[in-house]
Amino acid sequence: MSMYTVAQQAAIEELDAPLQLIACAGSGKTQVISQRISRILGRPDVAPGNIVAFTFTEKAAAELKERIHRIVREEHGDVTGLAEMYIGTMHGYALNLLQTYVPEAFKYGVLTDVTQRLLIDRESTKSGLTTCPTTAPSRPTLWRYVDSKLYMQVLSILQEDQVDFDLVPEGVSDSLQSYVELLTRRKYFDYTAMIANAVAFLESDPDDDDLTIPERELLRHIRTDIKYVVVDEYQDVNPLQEKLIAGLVRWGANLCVVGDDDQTIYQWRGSEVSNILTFANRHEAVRTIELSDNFRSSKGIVRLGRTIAEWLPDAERLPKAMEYASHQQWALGDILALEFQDPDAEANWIADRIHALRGMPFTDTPDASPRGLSWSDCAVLFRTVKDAEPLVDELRRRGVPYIIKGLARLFEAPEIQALVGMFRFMVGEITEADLVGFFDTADLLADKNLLRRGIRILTEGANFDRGGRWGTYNIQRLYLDVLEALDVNEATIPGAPARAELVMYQLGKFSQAISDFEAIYFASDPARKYEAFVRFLTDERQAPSYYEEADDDSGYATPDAVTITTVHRSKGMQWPAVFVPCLRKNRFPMRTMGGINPFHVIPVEAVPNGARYRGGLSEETRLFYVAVTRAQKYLALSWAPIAANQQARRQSDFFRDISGSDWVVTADPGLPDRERLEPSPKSETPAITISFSELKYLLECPYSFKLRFMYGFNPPIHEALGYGKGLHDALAEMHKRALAGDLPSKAEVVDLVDRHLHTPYAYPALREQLHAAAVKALDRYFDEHGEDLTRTEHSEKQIEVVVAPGVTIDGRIDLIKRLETDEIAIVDFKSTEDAQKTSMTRDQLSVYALGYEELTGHSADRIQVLNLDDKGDHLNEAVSPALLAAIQSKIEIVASDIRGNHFACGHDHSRDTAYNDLAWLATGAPAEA
DNA sequence: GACATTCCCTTTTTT
DNA sequence: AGGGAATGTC
Repeated sequence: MSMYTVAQQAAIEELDAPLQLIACAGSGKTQVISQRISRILGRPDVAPGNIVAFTFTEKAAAELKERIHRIVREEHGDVTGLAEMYIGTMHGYALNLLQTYVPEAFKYGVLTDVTQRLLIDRESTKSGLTTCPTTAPSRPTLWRYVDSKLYMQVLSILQEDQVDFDLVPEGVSDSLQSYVELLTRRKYFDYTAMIANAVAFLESDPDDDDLTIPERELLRHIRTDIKYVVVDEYQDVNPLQEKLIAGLVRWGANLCVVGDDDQTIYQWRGSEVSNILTFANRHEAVRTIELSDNFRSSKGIVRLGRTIAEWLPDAERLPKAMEYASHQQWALGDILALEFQDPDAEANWIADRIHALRGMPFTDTPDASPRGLSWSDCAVLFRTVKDAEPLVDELRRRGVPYIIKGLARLFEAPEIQALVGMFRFMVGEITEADLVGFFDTADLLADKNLLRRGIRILTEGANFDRGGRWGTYNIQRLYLDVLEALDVNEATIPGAPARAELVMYQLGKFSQAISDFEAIYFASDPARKYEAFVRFLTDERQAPSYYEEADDDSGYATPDAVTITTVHRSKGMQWPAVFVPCLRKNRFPMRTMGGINPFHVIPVEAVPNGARYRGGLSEETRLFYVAVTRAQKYLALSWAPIAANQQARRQSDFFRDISGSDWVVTADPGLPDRERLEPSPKSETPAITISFSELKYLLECPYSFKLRFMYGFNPPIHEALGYGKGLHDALAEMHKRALAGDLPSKAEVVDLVDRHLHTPYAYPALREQLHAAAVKALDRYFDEHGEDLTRTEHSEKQIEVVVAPGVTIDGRIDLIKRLETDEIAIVDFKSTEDAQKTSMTRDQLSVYALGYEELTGHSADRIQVLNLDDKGDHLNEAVSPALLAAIQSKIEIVASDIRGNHFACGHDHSRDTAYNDLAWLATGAPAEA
């Protein structure tokens, strides 16, 4: 059992007062939160469903979940029902809440950054973009394409901050209103809308007579079920998110917030430090506990970090003093502040140092034996990763493995340029000879003569007068057809297997870019659609600035490679050795930017503390604090002038100030001459969550899983998309109402379909046809199973199966009902008319059975697949221990294959063309080992 | 020292 | 692109 400090123990035991944990870097807060939650679970009358824990990223959620599982398993010996506890992002929670209590919410699609931007530009007037006035001299209103990113920022400030709308120009409010109307009309949630809608419900008055039944039900749920709320990274909460939290605890649920005001680095997207600074004033009888012991870093690092934090004005931070509590020894020469002649010399030294650190003995925990440091123990943190070029060149030259995070330069790759060239050729922007040239450079083809076949397809595709519905001018379809004609797949790509794999990532990401574009532009006039697509691909502000360089870091395993990333992305992580180069003036601290900004649209006075969005010295100081405190032992801060750049010739003030510290040395004494061990990377396996749809591919053909979820290939959009989902959502509402005692009747079928069926890509005739088919299917369901509605036990039941340490499977069971035979059946619906959803397999259903058992502690009796079509086949099987054991071991194998990046597939893909759009690509699967 | 001209341009999560 | 910083000019 691990030992806790007095402060940690106090935090773990404080379950009743509003609790504020000030957790400095490396203070073991995840462990403390997990332990505290385990303790809450041990209380009488507390069920897992009473607890809600928020993190900022899915990754952090997966880690927290894993930690809690481990502790609960150790302490209570049983994790039954843990899936009922919400651990995840606020966005996920809000969406869940809406989907559970507002039936129509199911049909809403979620816009990502890219698709939101595409929508705003495509509907540039209706989105309010080009009607939005500005005070910038250069623009009376915002411009299409040029300012859409800025407009997105404006929209999020208007909706997520405490804006005084009396001070906002009318034209701006009108723009916001048209945008919101556009989203509703097109049935989309953007990231703001999810939370804003949930907040609107949470803030409603329970005594309001106008509330609908679901709204009442939602408030009742919050009031009676939510008893403990935990918010991690509280310093990064923005005003709207703070409202969500307030809404959850308004009836007295216990609130625990955990954060470090010194690590507020996302204020430019709305994080409001005052949330944490004034927490104690805003809640009654707050208990504040400072977790100031740093278990991560050596004394030198801790002291240096503290010095940096103390540069901040007192008024901007909570008083605290980080103390070193680690077993990590500091030695003179561990922390360096070095100046170099030029960036190449700097890069060269970093590469040397990384080499020299290899095999250096290092002890991860007090009781562990030393191991030799390896590549993955080193990280290079940049203020902007665009500065990494000299280092990347150097590492590549030396053959040092590295992964870069945060560099959007996928479109610079010659392979991608060749793909972009195909579409530029189609719209007549380049000639056939140009295209041939691009393909020559890209080296994608095993047989260059095949390019002619590809060009023929492109030429035919570019005939936009060939008739047919607009939907048939499908970009994704064309792309996959061309790859097939060119005979491009993993088996045929020239070069070593590692190169083929990387190229597959690029081809997959391009497929993702097509999906993003086509999600918004599917039904546009073909000629204009292809032109808009080319603009999307070639405009530096659009696709080229969104898609990151392809790499093989899937998130399922940690490769033994040097990490190159931004300080922002390094938050929450640690490495034995950290490098922070490029400490130049104007770069770190970053100079504030000129040009048009959100405050040319929204008056600064209208936004409380609006200045934070623009950033300043304090923000940069906090960022520097984060960078330094990532290091466990070795830290090298450095800079070099760039002669050619006027503004990059001087050192950063940060560098100058740090150089004077007693813990720092300004000349490299070299590493101590100690005996090196065999380098052995820390085998840290990230916690992963596999969704149910992903699992299907893993079980059937691991290589198709890799194609879809790792490389990123997407099948073409089908015009009937949304049919299966609409049916499913209508059924979900029926069952939920049945559970609430509000039995739906057959007379409501048309109404149900009207409300749930959303087929955004269907042409009018198809839409009618799908509508009729849905009505027929529901009618049939009423005829055949209407009686069963009263025997509904659960609808849309969230399940979660931990199949191996750190591997969780997530899913929702359509229906759990009690049969006439009094058995419990797990039911999944199926419709053969549904273009997207392929049949639910027996294996998948067995996983549901596992999940049901983990959730309730009881075994289900049957698994059923219920076909909604008249001539459909059904599946109806008994659940046996043998069935469960079989699936359990099957999943364990699959999970270990993911970890080992082993996605082979033996079956013959050349035969499944008829239903698998990616069949051709799958024929390139490496053979089973 | 005061003013004019030239140079340069970020960070990113959320189903 | 507009504004801050560096450099140029008197």
